[in-house]
Amino acid sequence: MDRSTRQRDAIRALFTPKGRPLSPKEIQERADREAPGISLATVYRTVKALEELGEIVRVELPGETARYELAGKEHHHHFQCESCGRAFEIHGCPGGLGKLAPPGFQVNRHEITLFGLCSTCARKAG
Amino acid sequence: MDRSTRQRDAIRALFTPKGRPLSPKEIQERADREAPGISLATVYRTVKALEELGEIVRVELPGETARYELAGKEHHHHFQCESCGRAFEIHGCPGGLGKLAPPGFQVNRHEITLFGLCSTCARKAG
DNA sequence: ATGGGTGCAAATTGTTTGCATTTTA
DNA sequence: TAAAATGCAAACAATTTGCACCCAT
Repeated sequence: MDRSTRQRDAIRALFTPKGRPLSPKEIQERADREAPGISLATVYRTVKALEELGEIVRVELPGETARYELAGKEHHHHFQCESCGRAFEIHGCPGGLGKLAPPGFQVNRHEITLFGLCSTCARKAG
Repeated sequence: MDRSTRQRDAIRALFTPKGRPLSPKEIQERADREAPGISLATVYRTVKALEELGEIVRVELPGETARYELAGKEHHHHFQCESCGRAFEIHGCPGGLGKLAPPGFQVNRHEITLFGLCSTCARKAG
C-alpha cells in the first residue's frame, strides 16, 4: 500500500461510532502511529476531504478549536472537560429550544455544551 | 477628560443591560466614534481589564470569536445569526441539563446556542 | 513524463506583547 | 520628569495555501 493511502486510512480509522470528537492535533498524534511523519498540512487536507465526502463532520465547541467526529450519528451534544480538555459525546436533548428565540427569529439548529470534569478527572480531583 | 479615560469610557459605555454580545472588532468600530483612532490593542487591553474588574464577561459561541457583554445579567443563552453574524441574547433555559452527562461526570456549567436567522435577516430572506 | 499527494514554509486571522513614544499628573 | 497608557509592529497559535518534490502509473 502506498504512503498516501496509508495516511488517509490511518486518519479515517480514528473515526468510530464510539469515538470522541478529535482535534487536528489529536488526529495527527494518533495517525502518526500508523503513518509516522504525517504532517499537519496533510491532516488538515485529509480531514477536509473526508468532511466533503460526508464521512466526518466538524464539531465546534465554545472557545475550542474545531473537532471532528464520524458523520451520521443521531442528534447529540457534547461535554467538554475543563481539566484534560477532551470532548465527549452526550446523548439526549431537552428539545423545544426553538421556543426560546425571540419573535421573528428563525431557528435552524442548536448546540448544547456541558462543561465540567470528565469521570477520570473528577476521580483524581476527589 | 484625558484620552485614556475617554477611550475606556467609550468602551465601557458599549455594554448595557439591553446590548448584545460584541466582538473586539465591533467594540473598536463603535468606540472609535467617541474616541477616534483607538487601536485594537487598546480595545483588547481595556476589555481584559474590564473583565478582570468584573464589569463584563466573555461569551464564547461555537465557531465564533469571543464576544463580551455586561456582567451580572441573569442566566441566559445566545442566538447566532448565520446571515449577518450578530449574536443576540435569549432568555429562558430548559434546565436539568446536568442529567444528560454520563455517570461520574461533574457538570459545572452549560452553554446553549441557537443558530438561524435574526428577525432582520429572516424578513429580508422572505 | 504526468498527475496526484506530500512536506515545508509563507500567508491569514485573531489575539497578545515588547517597546518607544505620548500623555498626564 | 516619572508613571501610566497608547500605537505599532513583532510574536503567537490555528488553519490554509503556494510550490517544489516524490512516488506510482
